[in-house]
Amino acid sequence: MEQLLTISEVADRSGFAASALRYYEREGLVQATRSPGGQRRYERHELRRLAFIAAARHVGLTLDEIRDALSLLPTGRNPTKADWAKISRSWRHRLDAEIAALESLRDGLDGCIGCGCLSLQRCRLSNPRDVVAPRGPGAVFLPEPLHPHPE
Amino acid sequence: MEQLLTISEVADRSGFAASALRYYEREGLVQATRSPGGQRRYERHELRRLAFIAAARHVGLTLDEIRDALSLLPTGRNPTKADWAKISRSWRHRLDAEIAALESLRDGLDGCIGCGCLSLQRCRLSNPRDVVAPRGPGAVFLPEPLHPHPE
DNA sequence: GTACAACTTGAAGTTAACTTTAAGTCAAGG
DNA sequence: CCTTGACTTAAAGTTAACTTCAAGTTGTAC
Repeated sequence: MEQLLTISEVADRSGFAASALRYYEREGLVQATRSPGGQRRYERHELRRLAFIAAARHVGLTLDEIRDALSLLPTGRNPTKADWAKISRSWRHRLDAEIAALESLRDGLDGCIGCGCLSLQRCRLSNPRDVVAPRGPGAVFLPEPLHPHPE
Repeated sequence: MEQLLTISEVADRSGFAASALRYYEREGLVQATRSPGGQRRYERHELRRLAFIAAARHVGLTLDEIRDALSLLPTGRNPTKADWAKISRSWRHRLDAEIAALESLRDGLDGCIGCGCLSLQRCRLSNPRDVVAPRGPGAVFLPEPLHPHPE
């Protein structure tokens, strides 16, 4: 019993605008079959995909990153727990780093920044994982930012 | 003894491109005095401001938010520990929420998403702080996203 | 069978946060 | 003084992630 959803039903349930759903389809993040007249019809499991996209977008991951992650899921059959776990492994590192950076910023607001060390090289905030060491004076920042941050 | 820095010195030490520094000045995030010939000269404390901007940008805060936060600092005199603490109070809430969301996403990748509950309303990931309750079926997302996420 | 909302497409518009370009001006060494 | 690299501005270009628009088509309720 495959109950198909229209684009406005999916929009309501996922929280995304219909225009965003069409965009995501063009970008290959979600799929939809078509009615005889050519209108989009979504299978229910696309809602889970969209909830995942929303959560990932919310924390700042780009659509490119999300598409890459979703490509680890099987096409055709319904994703299993093991399939989602693959995505977990592919992101855990970055999420851990991002959480550490946020905690540093939060705690730094009471400590590190207050103490004035922000301009120093060894500060936890500007160099939270002691990855970058010898690069001249001044603040040195996180390698591989999770958020796009061109410089 | 006020040692003033040129734009390329500040660029090297802060990690920002010179074009970004000029942009930040137009946007009112940093200030610079001028040489007799009209070139920018930065005071050293601008480096701390820039380190703060970099850390905040890295975790996804917008320049508008950062400018608002920096406006809590005094103009003219050097910011004290108490001044930075004001910024801490203004952001703590959002940073806590963001950290919670990231942890939910990270942990959800091993648990919540794997179990398939992502499409359910009461899921921690789609509703991490039980703030939004009665809004129809389907996934409901975080109020006031930290990252810009138009919908 | 006829309204009318919901849907379709392609193309153009939007916003943030910069970067690039063009055409010139400043600063410092020799 | 002259050269050369660093600097200036204003304006236009860039990218991601969408939204809006225009013009037409579909689905359904009466």
